[in-house]
Amino acid sequence: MSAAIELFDEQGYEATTVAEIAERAGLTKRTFFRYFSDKREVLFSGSHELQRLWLEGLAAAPAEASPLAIVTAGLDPVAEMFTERHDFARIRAQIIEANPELQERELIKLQNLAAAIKGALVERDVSANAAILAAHAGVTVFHVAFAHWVQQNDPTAFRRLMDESLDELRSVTAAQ
Amino acid sequence: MSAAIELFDEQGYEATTVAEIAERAGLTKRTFFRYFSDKREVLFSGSHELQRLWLEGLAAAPAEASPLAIVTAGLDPVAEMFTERHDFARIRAQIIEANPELQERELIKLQNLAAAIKGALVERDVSANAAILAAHAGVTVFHVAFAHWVQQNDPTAFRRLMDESLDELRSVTAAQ
DNA sequence: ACCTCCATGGCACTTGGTGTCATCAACTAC
DNA sequence: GTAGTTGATGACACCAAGTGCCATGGAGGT
Repeated sequence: MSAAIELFDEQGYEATTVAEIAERAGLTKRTFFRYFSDKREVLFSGSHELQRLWLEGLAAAPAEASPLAIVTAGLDPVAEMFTERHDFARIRAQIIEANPELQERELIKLQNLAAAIKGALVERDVSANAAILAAHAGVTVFHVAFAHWVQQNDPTAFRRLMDESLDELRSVTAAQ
Repeated sequence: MSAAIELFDEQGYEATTVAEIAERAGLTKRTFFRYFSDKREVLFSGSHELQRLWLEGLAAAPAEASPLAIVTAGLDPVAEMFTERHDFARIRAQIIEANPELQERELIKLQNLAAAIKGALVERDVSANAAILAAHAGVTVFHVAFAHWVQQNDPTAFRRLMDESLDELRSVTAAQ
């Protein structure tokens, strides 16, 4: 994974072959594909951790919280984790921004995250429809805030940016 | 495109090679790639039309409408178009549902759609943040309703399903 | 000293995707 | 009507991602 990010940063994602990544890591291409199901996946091994943290935070929400409040309870541990990895996140975000196929992978990871959150809500007896929409709303808030966060210099701003996104979403969806 | 959908339906997406598609269409593989940038794209040529319709409906929204009302004004022409293509949409949805790489492509098309809607909102002097969130909310509502619509038998239900999603989103994001 | 397991290497193979050149038909100009 | 131009297609070689299969060798257990 380090070898891959170095090479992507040095010479671009497309211009880097899996054989090169494997060579820098002291392995063969065949072994690379035993650890990562494809070339894109090497940038997304952290998504499992993101999901774990979010679900953990979500589980700590009080029983009587609203669906969206349950979802956003996951944002605290997530913000904490990312705050320590601002530099890494920036480099990674730059690589992804330059490559549509990586953006596709990122989007499906967020979709999977939303699906997992939906599942957790349904477990807590939220209706399926409300669960899907609350989960998507939460993930969108995260995604939008994340995009802002990697474009500016304050690593600690993530939590605040998420709250701002959430407020904005609330005001946007408020019925007239 | 017809050749591709036939083959995907008959034997699955992965099991179908581009050479086979081209052969059934009476062309060569090289020519296929002159019309479609990759194998996935053959299922997404309609996304341009979707975006065009949505932006058209959006442009017809009254000047004083709220950001989300502007966005959802695009849903009318979209619902109309899809209502006439329920059978096609079902087959296509089945193929996509069975293949993660097609789901990725679908998600990025929706992301592009959201970006275009955001652009149209910004043109109408909506703030960038509100525009992004309203656009994503609208696209999520569409996506959720679409998934329900292809799973049931009433082609005319699409507009109603979108309204239901929108109401659900409103109630979910309403502050406590 | 032997056995078993498991990670890795090696290698051939398929397929998606691209660069490049040849061909051929439609159309234009004179 | 002949020559030139343009644009779509075919043909072909090539690269890189990804997979199946078997060989090998080291770690650990008996």
